[in-house]
Order: sequence, then C-alpha cells, then structure tokens
Amino acid sequence: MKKNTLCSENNDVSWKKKRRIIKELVQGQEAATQLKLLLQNPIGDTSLSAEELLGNVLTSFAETLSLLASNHSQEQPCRHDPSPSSADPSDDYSGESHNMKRSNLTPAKKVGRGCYKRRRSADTWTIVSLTADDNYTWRKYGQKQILSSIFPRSYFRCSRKYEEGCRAIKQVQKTQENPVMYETTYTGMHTCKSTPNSNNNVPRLLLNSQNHHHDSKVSNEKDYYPIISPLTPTVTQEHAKEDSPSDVGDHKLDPVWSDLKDFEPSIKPSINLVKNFGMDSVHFGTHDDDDDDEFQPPL
DNA sequence: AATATTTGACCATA
DNA sequence: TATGGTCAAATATT
Repeated sequence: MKKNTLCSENNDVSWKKKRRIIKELVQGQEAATQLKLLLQNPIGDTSLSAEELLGNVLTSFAETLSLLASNHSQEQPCRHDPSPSSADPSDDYSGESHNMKRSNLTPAKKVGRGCYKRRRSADTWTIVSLTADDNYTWRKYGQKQILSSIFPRSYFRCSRKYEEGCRAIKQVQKTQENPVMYETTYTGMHTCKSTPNSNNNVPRLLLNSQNHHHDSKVSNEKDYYPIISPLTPTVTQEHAKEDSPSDVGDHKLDPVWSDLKDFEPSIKPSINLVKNFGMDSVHFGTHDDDDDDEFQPPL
C-alpha cells in the first residue's frame, strides 16, 4: 500500500507528520549527543561548535513544537501526481522547508528527492563473513551497482532509526573473490535497545575500521565488539529480520560473537586493530578524515 | 492496512 | 564529471 493513503486527513497526527516530528527529535538528540561528546572531550574533532550544536538542539525543539501545534490538515497535501522530481519533500529532511528555517548554522534543506547530507564515514568497520546477518533488525533503503564489484551493494539502516533514533547503518555486498562471503561495512553504533541474540553466530573477518572519536586502549577483545548498543544494556532481543537483498543473502552466525557482548561505548576500537576468529576476521582502524562528523544532516 | 523492499532519481563528494 | 549514498514513489509482502 502506498503512503499516499495517508492523505486521508484528520487522524490525530498523520504518518508523515509523525515522521517529521520523529526526525526532528532525532536530530535534536543527535545534536545533544554530539554536544555531550564535545563537552566530554573538548579536543575532539566535532565539526560544529558547542554553540552550533546547542542551536541545533533548540531548533529541533522549536520545530517539533511547531509541528505539534500546527494544523494537520495542511500538512498532507494529497499527491495524486507522483512525478519523481516533484516529489513531496514534506517528508524527511526536506520537511522543514515550509515555514521554518533552521538557523544558518545548519543550512536549510533543499527540497526534493535525494536531498540529504551524506554522512561522514567515521566509526566504520568492515566484516567479512559467510553471512550478512548479525541479528539486528535492519531496513534496506537502497541497492546500487558499484564499479569496484560485479555484485551490487545493499544499504541498510537500523530499523529502529525512527523509533529510537538509532543511527547505525551498514552496507553489504558479496565479495568478488569469494561470492559466498559477504563484506559488511558498519557505520555508527547502535543506540537502540535492539541487541543481537546471544546465540548469534559470528561474522569473523574484521577487515577494516575507522574511528574518530576514541582511541582508547582496550583491555580485551570483548571491547571490540562493534555492533552492540553503547547506550543501552541488553534488554530485549529484537530478532533481526534477515537482511538478504537480492544478492546479499544471510546465514546464521556462530556463537563466538556472544562473548563480545559487553562492548563499552567509551572504549572504542583503536586504530588498526585486527582480531582473528578462525577463518574470518575483523579489522578496526582509524579513518582520518578531518571533519568527520558522523552525524547526519543537521538539516 | 501496515510494513518492508525495489528501484530510479537526485545529490554530495572526490 | 563520475561514482556512490540516500530518498521516496511504486510495489511487494505480511
């Protein structure tokens, strides 16, 4: 069914509006998180100043309140002509463009499809495994044929992105050398309650990782587990739906991963750490991209 | 009907 | 400008 169905107005808060509100809140949360990090580590490499971040937080509140206060019926122009480039931007990032402008600290979004700000590749790590499954719930948002491989790359975001503001994403593609294996590149930590199953199987080849904000020492390998939510203890297990795109299948992982559960957010993998677990392995590293900000558009 | 995926358009970045 | 990352309408699945 199409989203347009929601054109039927006067449900308390329309679906699109909810998404906008959530998005606003997520942005505010992200700004606040970044501000927190900045305050904890003033020499960190955040791209925005504390003032700017604070501004974003406040803007987020303002936007949210405005959305909640506004009249819904105006929010849902029915679209019966879905021409691609006239795509209604009220959704997502572009949503704010109607009457509210973000401060110039965070330039207003452009309108239209594909309008977004590409996130910087901080905090990424790559795993090669027989499976693309990690027992998190992911939502596929794209697939693309890329030049470097004959296999398409699939893009996933955490399915709890809008519920909990979890910003974890991953890219999965078959490896050319061995199409049975999947190379999964994770970006961002899970901040949602969703945690992998303890009887998880394990992706094992950690190929590469990049991390900006922390390079503290790590005491044991548990600390390297990159997938676990840093902010929430294991609560429920949202069993990951499989994420097998057309070319990205998934299999079960082994239990090795389960002892890595106690990952501490503050102890992030340091540079170029390589762990081997049997036939596969994983590799963390540091990506030195100056103004990495792993945050999504301030919008 | 709600939720997830597919797919081409659009945009940011190198 | 080419490439790849993201969006979102259309479509499929639950």
